[in-house]
Amino acid sequence: MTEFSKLGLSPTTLQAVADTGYTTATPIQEQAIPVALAGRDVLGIAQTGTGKTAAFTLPMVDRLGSGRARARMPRALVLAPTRELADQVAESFGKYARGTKLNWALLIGGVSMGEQVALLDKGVDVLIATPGRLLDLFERGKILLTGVEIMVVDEADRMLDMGFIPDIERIFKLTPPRRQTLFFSATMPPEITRLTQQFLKDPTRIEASRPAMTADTIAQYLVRIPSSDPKAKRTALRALVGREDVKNGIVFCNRKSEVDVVAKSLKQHGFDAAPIHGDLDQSLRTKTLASFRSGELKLLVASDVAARGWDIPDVSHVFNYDVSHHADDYVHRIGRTGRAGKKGQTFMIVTPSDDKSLDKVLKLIKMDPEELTLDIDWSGVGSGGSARGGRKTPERAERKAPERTERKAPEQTEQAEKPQRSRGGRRSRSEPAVEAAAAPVDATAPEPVAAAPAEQTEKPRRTRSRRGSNSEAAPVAAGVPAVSAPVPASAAAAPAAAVAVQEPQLTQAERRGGRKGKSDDQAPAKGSGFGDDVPAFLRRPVPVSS
DNA sequence: AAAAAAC
Repeated sequence: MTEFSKLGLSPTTLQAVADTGYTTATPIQEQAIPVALAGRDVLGIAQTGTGKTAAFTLPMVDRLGSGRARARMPRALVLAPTRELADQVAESFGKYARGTKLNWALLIGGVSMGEQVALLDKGVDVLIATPGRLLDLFERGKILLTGVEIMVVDEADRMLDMGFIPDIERIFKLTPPRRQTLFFSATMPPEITRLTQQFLKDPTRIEASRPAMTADTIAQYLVRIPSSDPKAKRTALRALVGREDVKNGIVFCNRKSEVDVVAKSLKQHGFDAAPIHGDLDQSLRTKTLASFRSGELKLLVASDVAARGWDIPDVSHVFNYDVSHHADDYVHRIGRTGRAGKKGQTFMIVTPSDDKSLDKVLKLIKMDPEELTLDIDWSGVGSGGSARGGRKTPERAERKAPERTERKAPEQTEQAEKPQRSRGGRRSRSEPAVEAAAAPVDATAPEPVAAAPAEQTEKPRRTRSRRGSNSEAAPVAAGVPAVSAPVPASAAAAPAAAVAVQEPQLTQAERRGGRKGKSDDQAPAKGSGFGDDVPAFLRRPVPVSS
């Protein structure tokens, strides 16, 4: 346990840390901050939840000191793979740069360029960006990167997955070679190693496993259903969500189209749910995420845009509507819960056609999640290979609730179906699964769910042919800490406490009001070109350097 | 099998 005060940070920065209420540094902060303060390069092998963001933000704030950026000449650059992650870094930066004259800008796609350009013209010390928008602005002559003193690459392996490596390489080459580089990746596939060898100078390598990924904090359950029919899956999902005492949960789907359909279906059945994925308008994405974070929205139905990195400290449930095709995505998905010392429940709906993906997941997590049985009458549903699923786990067959033979009239079932409350009490592994919902759910009933996309604004798909393939992604087992993987001694010593230090949370009012310290939802929206839909992070006032 | 990221 190391206090922040022992890491060499300046009094101003320490005060900002103290204001967030935290005193103890996480293992990665403890190791990275002194190295970064000394001006040396850092190669951090770490995931979200380890305190990574503060590990690079604090020394960056400290080293940049007071702001003196010239127009279009940023002094520091932070690159993140998704817009929400970039926004999260910006929030963190806003907290820690409090009390300095540093200013910053968030450069992401999906929002108007005008305000970003105006900020750049005034002179910005720190750019926090997604690669696409940054290069776009660069090509328009709005940014010069020759003054960059510190460059941060966050979630590099995810950038690889997303085909950003050529962009990252290009950005590296646009910055001066004497810059300091802080580079973070959860895994180290060969392509990432090559990149670090090319662009980092004698880096100090720091590793920190995900501290909270243990069976103690994340309970995993598996629900087998006999059909792969989407209607049957939605029925199972509703029964599952209904039986749990869900404070707030994320429902993961593999496809964006499925996200829309599932969200709409849940809404129609009385659940408080909203979709989020990359084809939705950015202002809606921002609004939806903010409302989920604040606790207004209960169920977030998401693509894997939400699987990694987002720091939502208090997610009680994760539902995998689809089994991830890539096992490491599963680990990231369930990692959205069980954070900051809280407990999380995770469920995975498995159909007969998911065998292959499930095998990969089970192999990676090195455990057998307990199987739950939903009280659903599947008779009349196409078997879809149920026999295969049954044969696979014969010893569990007797735990299934007896099949109901009586069937309700379809319309009656649909009307009557409402979210069921949990009966409380977690089953132990040795106990048979209890009957789930009070009322049986008829899987064969027609469902009033239109297959049409939800009413949200859909953006046309972008096509980017110049992107590389994903084929070079790391083998899943390479560096992704499995749930059961041993945790280094330093992390194991204080798992929950260490996590809590990471990225202290702003209250909703603070987030909205930024440094003004009070809510100003309406005021700054005027004349911004966003109507009333100004994303929260655009409302945050940017401190102007003297 | 997908998702994500610029106009």
